[in-house]
Amino acid sequence: MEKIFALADCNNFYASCERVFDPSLEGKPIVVLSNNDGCVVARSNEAKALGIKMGAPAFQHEHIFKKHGVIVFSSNYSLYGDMSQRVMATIEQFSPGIEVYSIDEAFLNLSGMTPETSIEHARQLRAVVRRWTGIPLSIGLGQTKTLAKAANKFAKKKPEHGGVFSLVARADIDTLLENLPVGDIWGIGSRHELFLKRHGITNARQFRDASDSWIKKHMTIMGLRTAMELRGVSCIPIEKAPVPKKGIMSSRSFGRPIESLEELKEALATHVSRAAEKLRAQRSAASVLHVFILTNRFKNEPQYSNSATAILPVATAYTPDLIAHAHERLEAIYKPGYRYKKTGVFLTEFVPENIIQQNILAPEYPAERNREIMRVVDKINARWGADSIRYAAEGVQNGWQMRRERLSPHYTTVWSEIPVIKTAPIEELEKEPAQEKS
DNA sequence: TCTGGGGTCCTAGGACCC
DNA sequence: TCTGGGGTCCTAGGACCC
Repeated sequence: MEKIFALADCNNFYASCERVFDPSLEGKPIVVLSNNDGCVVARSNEAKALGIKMGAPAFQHEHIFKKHGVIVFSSNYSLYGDMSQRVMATIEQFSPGIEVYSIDEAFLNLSGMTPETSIEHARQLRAVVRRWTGIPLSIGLGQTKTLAKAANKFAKKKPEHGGVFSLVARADIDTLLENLPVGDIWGIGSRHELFLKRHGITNARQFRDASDSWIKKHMTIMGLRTAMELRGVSCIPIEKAPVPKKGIMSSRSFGRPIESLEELKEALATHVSRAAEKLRAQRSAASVLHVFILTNRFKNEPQYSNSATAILPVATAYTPDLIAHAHERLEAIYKPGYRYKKTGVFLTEFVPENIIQQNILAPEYPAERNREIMRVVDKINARWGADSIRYAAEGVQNGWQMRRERLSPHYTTVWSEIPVIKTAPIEELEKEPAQEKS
């Protein structure tokens, strides 16, 4: 049976989410910024056309934003996360067994379809996602995941194909791959791109046709796998069930520099709490915890960064214990007199929550009781919203919170911010049709 | 004033064991 | 003169992805 993979990718996802709920943004340049309003992480096509680059620091581009009337948003992750779920649920309904690869991408398994029916399926899927969620998709098809990724690039580059492009069973595959820059191949990053160009390999066809031993020697078996996939040999399967994580990180830059140990402890406790919640969601307990702090490397001022590791006596997902260990480690590395930019925690060395090895040095550890408490806390927060209850160690003032000065409403996740459909007598509506949102 | 926040996998080399 | 060899585990660093 012929394998066919599809990659469905939301166009300019964050920018598109903002547009769904404010159609007046249609046709205008939009950018969405990273946490702390730092870098540009999403751009509408109009913003791309202005030459605004992915990852560009926002403060360096204020003049371009102003000059061209670019509409700027802080990232609204609860909105994007919710919209992502709607898109993925819609795709899953028509193509069961998808792999949700990122917040805005999914791999589909269309094996068994003919090249023609798979294209038709993709077209219909694209239309229904647009109709049900308002989000535009591009879909690429190929005999491997890497080829589906490449096809997706063509779907975006060649709008005349209506957002769907297939590399399956094509006579002109060589020419197409010649037109794909080597750095655009999934799995070839900037370092290998430079290396390959130095050796005269500039496009996907040349890379596909390079010798196995040469690729393996310089790019390990990962590079060879990518080349095989370009040749149509599927090496990377669809992962239907999410693979449990081996490490969980939570960290964030502060909205302003932080000097006091007290505030660092609050911020760190908040990260521990978030990480522990994710840990429990995948039914794991952690046996190792890393803590780190650092100053702002972009500033011309005294720099300090350090990290410390706690080996936990008993693997746990109990937030108060994890906070205590994290605080103890933080106190060991904290030095006064520095302006800190960021702190965070990394949990690792997981075991399943229900087979935790007891430690003879900590025989009284009330594992079952602690798990019960966490279950209740997680349930309350799931029912009544994140942070409905939290630990006092996380602080109340939170002066270190990130900046989000250009946040759009939580259109889909907060009752008071749901868009309102305005009604009025028909004569009034006819008087000023253009201004009102509906 | 202002530069994100997560993750994965592979390899080389050293420590250590018998 | 002759100075083993195979295996495992760990860590640091580098590459990649979104």
